[in-house]
Formats: sequence, structure tokens, C-alpha cells
Amino acid sequence: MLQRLVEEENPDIVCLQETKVPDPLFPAEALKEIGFPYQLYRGMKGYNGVAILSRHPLKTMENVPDWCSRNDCRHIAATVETPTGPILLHDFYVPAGGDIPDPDLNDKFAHKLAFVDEATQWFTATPPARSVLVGDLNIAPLEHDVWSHRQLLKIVSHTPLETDGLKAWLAAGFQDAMRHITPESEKLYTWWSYRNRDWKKSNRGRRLDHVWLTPDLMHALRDIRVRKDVRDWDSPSDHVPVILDLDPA
DNA sequence: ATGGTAGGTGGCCTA
Repeated sequence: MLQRLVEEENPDIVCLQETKVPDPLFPAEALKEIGFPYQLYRGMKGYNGVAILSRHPLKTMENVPDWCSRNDCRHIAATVETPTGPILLHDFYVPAGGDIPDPDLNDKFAHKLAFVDEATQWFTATPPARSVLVGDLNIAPLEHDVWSHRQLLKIVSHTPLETDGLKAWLAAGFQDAMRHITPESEKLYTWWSYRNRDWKKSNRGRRLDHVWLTPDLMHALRDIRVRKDVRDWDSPSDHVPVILDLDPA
């Protein structure tokens, strides 16, 4: 799956979320063989987990917060050298938040809101520069990031509490690069539930995965493509790959 | 209004 994607896209860097594998079991050798000698990963058994795979050396960012004091492997960050200087890359996996959109009734939803709020505060206190932030943020912030704005207003991932939270995080120093490429008036999804017999026919998607850039990198943005076709590969993820073409030179 | 699927774990949970 990943190998085929790598053959087709030839990416310099791959960011993964929900790897669900403890570090000692991470398939480092196999990933080296498909072209990524530089790897950073933070995983745990069964849940969460993030990884950055790279053709170029990575330097781990050390002083990152332990979000919500849970040590739960939802964020990893690294710098990579480019001809115009280092770029900082953040890879996030935001809590999904369960089903009930009320923080008083649902601890998972409360955790999600707290996570987004903490991230907002941290980036506000530590303004990012020359940074890329990607990941499964589990929130579809805009009207056309979901198949039906009206029908999803009370569905976790598109409630005003979450979408306001995500917009505040973005405003702490980033720009929504996907929406720079695809206008806000156009439907744009990166995830289609498994609970639809025919995902393509019903097309009830959401944009849960994001690519954010700091304003000082916007000039380097060439393209972003959502590999919707991958949703039809064998044993697909419910999320599809998002490809960023960035030319910092 | 509800249930629908996937996957890993261990008889249920999270997504």
C-alpha cells in the first residue's frame, strides 16, 4: 500500500498517523528498503502513534509539550534542511472525540477540545516560523469540508465547538494550504467512513486531514493533491493520502 | 431515528 504510493508519488517525506505500533515493533527496516533511511516515530500498542519517514536527515524537536499530560503519541516534530534553510514539520493526530458532542457527557470529546485548546495556546505562545503542520486533525472546519453542513452540525468533527477551536488554532500562526489550492466554495474531503456500502456513490466525505503552512512558506506552495483514488485500493484506510508539493528553493 | 464497517483484542473498544 505505502510502497505503491511511494512508487507513484516519490515523496521526500511521509507523515503517518494512527500507526498503533510500539516503537520496538516499528517496521524500520522495511521502510528503509522502500527509500526512507531517516525515521522518527512515537507509538504505543493498539492506539494512536505518529511517524515521519524521510529521504533526508531529520532532527527531532525536543521541547514539545506532552499534550493533556497523557503521553499518548499524538504529535511528533522534526526539522529538515532545505536549500533556503531549515523547515520545521509537525505531524499531529488529534483525538477523534467519540460520538456524543458534549464535553460534560463524553470524556473523549472533552479531551479533544482540550487538546485543540492546548495546541492553540502553545502555538500562540511560541509563534511558528518556516513550519509545516500536517495530520489527522479529526475536524472538518468549513461548510464545504463536509457533505452536508446542516446535517453534520451536531456530529462530532463538525460541531461549532470543534470548528471554532480548529480555526483558532490555525489563526495562531498558520494558513490553510489546502484551501489556498481548492477554493472554500468547492467540496473537499479526505475521509470517507467505512460505514457506507459504496463510499463513492454516497460520497459522504469529510476533510479531516490538513496541511497548514506558516505565511513565510506560502510562496513555496506549488500544489496539494488529495489521492481519492487510493480509497479504492485493497484494504484501504478510511483516510486518503494528501500530497503536498513544496518548493522552498 | 437508526445503523451502517473495520480492526484488533480477548468477549468490547475505538475509530
